[in-house]
Amino acid sequence: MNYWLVKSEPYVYSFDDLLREGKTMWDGVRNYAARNHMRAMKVGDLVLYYHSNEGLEVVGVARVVREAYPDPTATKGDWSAVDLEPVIKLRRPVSLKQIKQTPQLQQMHLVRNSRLSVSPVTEAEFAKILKMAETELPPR
DNA sequence: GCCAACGTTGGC
DNA sequence: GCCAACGTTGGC
Repeated sequence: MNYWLVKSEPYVYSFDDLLREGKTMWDGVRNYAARNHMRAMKVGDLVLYYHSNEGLEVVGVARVVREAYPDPTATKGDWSAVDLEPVIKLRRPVSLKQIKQTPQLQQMHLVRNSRLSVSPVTEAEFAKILKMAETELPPR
């Protein structure tokens, strides 16, 4: 099982939108590094959902329900999409500020100023963020 | 293949 | 609104 983080601008597609719809196609990624991370996702992998531009916080956890397939929104180029469904909304969202103040999270792409929209997260980082969010994963 | 110019992302 | 970081483009 692997862990990831995806960024979304909440006014474009928020975690609440995902909760409302129950499932979404994660498409439109046009960055090779991010695409390659998406291609490494497996069904069941857990994904931290981060609101960029506004909010600037991790707000929820999602799960990969369909592995990489050709992005139907790509008119040219070799791009991929995955499907995600919501797992749980964090009881206390974890802000970028908090993350930056947490020694164990300094290695995250988010902190290291990468603008990657899809990035890997370690199990320890994932667990730490859930703990900071005072949130436990629901039993499957 | 190098690298300057340009565009985009995203925090501040 | 600014601008740093990063990716892409295109001339050479």
